[in-house]
Amino acid sequence: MADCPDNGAWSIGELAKRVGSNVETVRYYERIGVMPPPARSAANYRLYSDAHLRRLSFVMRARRLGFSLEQVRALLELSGQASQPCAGVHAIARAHRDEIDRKIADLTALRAELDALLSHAHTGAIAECRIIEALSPRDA
Amino acid sequence: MADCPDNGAWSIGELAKRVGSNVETVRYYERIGVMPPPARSAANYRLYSDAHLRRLSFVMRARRLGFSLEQVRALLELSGQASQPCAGVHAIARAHRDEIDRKIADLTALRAELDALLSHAHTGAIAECRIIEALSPRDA
DNA sequence: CATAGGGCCTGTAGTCACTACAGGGTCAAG
DNA sequence: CTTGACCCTGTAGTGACTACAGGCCCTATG
Repeated sequence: MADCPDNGAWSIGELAKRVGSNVETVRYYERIGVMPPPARSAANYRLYSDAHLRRLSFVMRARRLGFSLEQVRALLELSGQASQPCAGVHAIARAHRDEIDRKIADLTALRAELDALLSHAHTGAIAECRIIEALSPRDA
Repeated sequence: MADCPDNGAWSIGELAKRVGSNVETVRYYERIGVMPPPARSAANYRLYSDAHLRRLSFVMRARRLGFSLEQVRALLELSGQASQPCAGVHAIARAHRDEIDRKIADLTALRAELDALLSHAHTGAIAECRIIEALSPRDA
């Protein structure tokens, strides 16, 4: 931070490349208020500062960890209140982890069902296909 | 099937309740061509037959197993060709299982990262919060 | 017989997190 | 001077629904 005072003035393309997003996403984040509108050049190009870079970087990391944009918004809000206790941040992260756990459990159960279906040979005709049978109503 | 000749005439609400979907979803499936348009009563109400019931039931089962509507469409197509070999059905199911495997792997990795974040105590202020730190850019 | 409630109809818009244009303006290199 | 890469706004599309708005129909009760 010492060697990067708030003096940058990157174009949207440079910014996007630096954080590994793409240009449309950055504009989208501005439109929905996740990113603040930057300064503009004489030709109406967006000019981003270090503060924008930091914020977008934060957003991208959180997104890669699977936080929803709603959660990201909350984390951004909380991260600005440096003197508040960080229990709220933990609560968001815990809720997210619990949801991931639920998804993993669901997918694991689905996988088991699919595996059972797939364990049968697949040499026959559709009329005897176990998968189609399994998907069809029991009494039809 | 012996005791259910194609004689039903259910309303959309009854149909939805029987298969555990809801009314809007059934209409949506008709709009996108996953369900064929049913007969209509004098008052223009949809009247569903046993064939509709069987088809919707098939769709719902496949959806609950996580097949996309595109995959469901393909399965329906294949399931109508009783004399064709069922290798295509297996291919769809295998592709779906492989995708589930990839999702489980991704989520498991995410979970581990979140767990690492959450393993720190959460008694401090935001300024020292490990989660915010971890999300923030390294050099800021 | 009137009316109140539920269910049904069409059509449109909203969700989430982008992505993909269309139709233009700007800028730097050759 | 032209070419091509970049940028702008605004809109529409994705998947799989869900949620109305504004209206019609049917049944049951007072």
